[in-house]
Amino acid sequence: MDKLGGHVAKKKTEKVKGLADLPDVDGEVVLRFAPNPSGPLHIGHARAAILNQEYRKRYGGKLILRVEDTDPRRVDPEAYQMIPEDLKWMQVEWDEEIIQSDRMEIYYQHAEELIKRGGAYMCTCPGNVFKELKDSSQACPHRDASVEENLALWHQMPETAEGEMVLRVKTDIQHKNPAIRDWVAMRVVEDTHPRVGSKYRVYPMMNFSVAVDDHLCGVTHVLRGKDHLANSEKQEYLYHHMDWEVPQFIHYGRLKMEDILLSTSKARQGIEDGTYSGWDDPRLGTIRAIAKRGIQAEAIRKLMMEIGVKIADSTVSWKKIYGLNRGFLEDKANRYFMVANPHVVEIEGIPDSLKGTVERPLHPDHPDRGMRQLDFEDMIYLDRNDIPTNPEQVLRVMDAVNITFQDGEAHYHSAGLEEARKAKAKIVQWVPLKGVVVIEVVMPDATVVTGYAEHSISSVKGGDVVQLERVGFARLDQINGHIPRFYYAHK
RNA sequence: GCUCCGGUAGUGUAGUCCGGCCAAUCAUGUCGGCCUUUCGAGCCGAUGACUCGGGUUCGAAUCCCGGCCGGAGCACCA
Repeated sequence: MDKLGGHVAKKKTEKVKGLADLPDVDGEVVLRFAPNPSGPLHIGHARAAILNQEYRKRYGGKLILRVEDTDPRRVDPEAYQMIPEDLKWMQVEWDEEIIQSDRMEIYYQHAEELIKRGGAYMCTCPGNVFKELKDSSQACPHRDASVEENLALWHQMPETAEGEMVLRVKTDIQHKNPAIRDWVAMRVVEDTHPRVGSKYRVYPMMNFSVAVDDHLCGVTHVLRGKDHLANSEKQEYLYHHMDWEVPQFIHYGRLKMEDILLSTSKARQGIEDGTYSGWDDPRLGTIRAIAKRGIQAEAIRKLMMEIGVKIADSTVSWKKIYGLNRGFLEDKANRYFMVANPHVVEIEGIPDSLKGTVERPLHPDHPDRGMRQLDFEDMIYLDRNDIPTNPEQVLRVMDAVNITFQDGEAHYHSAGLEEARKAKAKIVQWVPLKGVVVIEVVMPDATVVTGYAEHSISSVKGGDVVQLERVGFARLDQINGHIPRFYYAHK
């Protein structure tokens, strides 16, 4: 320890390296991840989900998964399954799960309580009329209605048509930000809800249900995007009306991804019109698309930890993700030979002693994983792009022989690695004719490359990521008939 | 237009609250070298930033004012 002692430098607040601490932690923290079930999760959701879980891990407490389906028009019934699947892939665990459409009675009770407290009023102004009043800081005539009048209208509301009346939370009609003034808490939606059918007509607005649930669930810290900045402020009025303690709101900036589609609605449209093959099309930014491409959950987690929670926007590049991912894949992925542009080559003059079985390790750093065998004979497949045009240029066929090309004819040059080194030979992978396996590799732009791979690639299991030597990392997705289909990750 | 917020190397971050230890951290990218029977990994090195202008101060990335640039919100969506 510090033998010199006496060094009592006054330190600023001790900081943990990496993710910043949560403000005002008093014992256990309660967090929630609250997606709208309009589709599967995408990389933007990953940030909220992972950060919430990391904080839960750091402080103890719990993480609640809350499905926010209070707009019947924005619910994709399949999302109720897709969301948990995506979370599981990310290794995000939650302690409780609630679905807002199960809690309609709770929202009704609190709405009524809010009316009784004089914190909200029933408003029958047409939307545009109210907007005009609001924009000029004028209260609408309904704002001063008595609790009894409001209650009467509230009870009548379920029988009214969409748009006839709403419940508004009183904020400050003079608030300098017009967006904050007297926001809507409840409205009528006539559409059938994919989950609860036509049982209800009156639905809470997000700001209302979120605040009620956050309070009821004892949420202490709310992590949300900065697009919710005004919503946080709106919700604070509700907390005050109800005499509830306001949780800590933490806002993070926008996450931009280079050349990838993050919008769920645009992705859905593209799927419907056939532009994309599905939610896991490699061009999409969904979790399932990323997973399919062999990006590891750990890489996404590390990325989100690095980005953290600051409110400034950040741009994530694929290079960044690939760099992180390579770190996890390097150790995991076994090596195989594949040529993308197969070209049969007959090598003249190979001494018989050099023909036969060639062995290469499945992983150069893990000899314990065993060896793959390749039959080396006169004829092999090389990638067309590797074949030199210059007759002086020596090519080393990995772990086999050195060759040269003259007028498209391959000739034996020498055997050893030393000669190859001396000749500054390019060392390339190859595939034996015997037992060749045709594979498909789906590229990030969704184009499909058909290539030939060595026969031992057929022992790779679905879901495993391999490294196609000199080509890059790829994940075996499934075996389509007899053709294994891989998804290319990156170099 | 109105309201609010932000701006540290190519990118992502630390530092900003509580000014000096910051000629500014780490990662990734890029470039170069070594090594390696992969264009992967590893090792070594290089590169490169406090948005601008004023002010306060002995001293400013850090505090104040203004400009510029960027973003979010302005719904009976979440």
